Amino acid sequence: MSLMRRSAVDAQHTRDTIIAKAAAIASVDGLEGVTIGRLAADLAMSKSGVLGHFGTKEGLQLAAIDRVIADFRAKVVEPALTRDRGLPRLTALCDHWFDYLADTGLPGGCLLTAAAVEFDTRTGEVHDTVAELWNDWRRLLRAELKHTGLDVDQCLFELMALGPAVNQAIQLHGDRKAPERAKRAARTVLLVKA
Amino acid sequence: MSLMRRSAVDAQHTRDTIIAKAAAIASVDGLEGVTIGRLAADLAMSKSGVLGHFGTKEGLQLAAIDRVIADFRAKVVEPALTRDRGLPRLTALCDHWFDYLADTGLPGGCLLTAAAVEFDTRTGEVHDTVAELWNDWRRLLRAELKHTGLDVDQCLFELMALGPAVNQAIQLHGDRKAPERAKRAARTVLLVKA
DNA sequence: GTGTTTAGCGACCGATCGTTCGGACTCTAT
DNA sequence: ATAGAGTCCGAACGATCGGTCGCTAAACAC
Repeated sequence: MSLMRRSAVDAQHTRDTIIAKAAAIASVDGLEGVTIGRLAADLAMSKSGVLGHFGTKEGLQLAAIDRVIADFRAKVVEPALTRDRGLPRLTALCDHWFDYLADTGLPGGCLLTAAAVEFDTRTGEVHDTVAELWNDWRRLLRAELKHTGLDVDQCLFELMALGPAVNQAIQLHGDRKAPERAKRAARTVLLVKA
Repeated sequence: MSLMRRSAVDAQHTRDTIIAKAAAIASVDGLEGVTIGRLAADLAMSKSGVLGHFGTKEGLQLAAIDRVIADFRAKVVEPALTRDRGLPRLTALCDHWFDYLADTGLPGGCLLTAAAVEFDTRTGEVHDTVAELWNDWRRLLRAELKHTGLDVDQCLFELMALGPAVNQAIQLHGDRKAPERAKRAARTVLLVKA
């Protein structure tokens, strides 16, 4: 049974467009800087037309985050799952991570990295979603590190450090070589310390 | 000549109180989340009474940042300048940095680390001030690294990575051992790679 | 055809935003 | 005592915030 009448395709497309624009704005001005009025103006829509798809601003923020998380998984996590567990998968995860940070498709860099800082000490569903994403990422790296014989906690900390570092080096300092430096650092962590 | 009439001490004290509260709010909700109305309510003042000390909201933000930067310099940079140039000073700078991140005196963690992400892709005086602060910090580390014979750019990247990592580990993941891990990582970067 | 469902609009809501202004008040210098 | 400087308040400004409501128009089922 098709529950959607009036051009379900159009509505989904509109929703996708709103989410894409919201993510783009959020990458520059933060998730709290995403405003219904500004979004409506940019998309030549009415405020109610925008908000109708999400109910509340928080719903819109969550939709934008979910979209970016799916993109992150598709570009970073899934390609690496074809590699053997342990060091091969770890290096693949890190390499894809750093490449993603250098080309997120959003004008303000990585939204997930920014959201981690923006919502780290707040409460609510947005914080919970962001915290869960990063805990998942940590669990993923930790599980692979256990196959290496390395100091799991120490290596996990050092690998987790490289992502934010790449983001800051690119966004704040304009260092386009950051991904290469991070890849080299990751190899030092994973190999030299064995 | 004392330019201030009516209780210069009182006015300065009021200004200090406002800045302290603004920094505390900003550490949790971001510098853009600092609101004149909320500030006035928290301090039992009028909005105009608050804003009168700074002229504009941006002036207030800059005053809060300047305060925190001065605190950072006093707690992190200056104590390390007594150490010999090169490795001794570098390890001291990093150790004080990581300890500072674990105890900033603000409820939401390190405001400078958060501001770097919040304003990295924006324009204006706040961005400029934050970018300058971090460029100064990079220049400081770089100057010391030149005395070590290490790969300056690579080591600089790896050391710069550890600060944001400590902040995220503490604020988002509640890892109170993060400063110790960062100190260990810094020693690996500075010694093993020689 | 008729009826139902729904995307999106336009008008509006109370609250809050940053900012301005005039005045009340307090202190200091003369 | 008087004048000036400066702190702070209270009221108000236009703009914008997130959100609600009733409506129209279009697509569907029948």
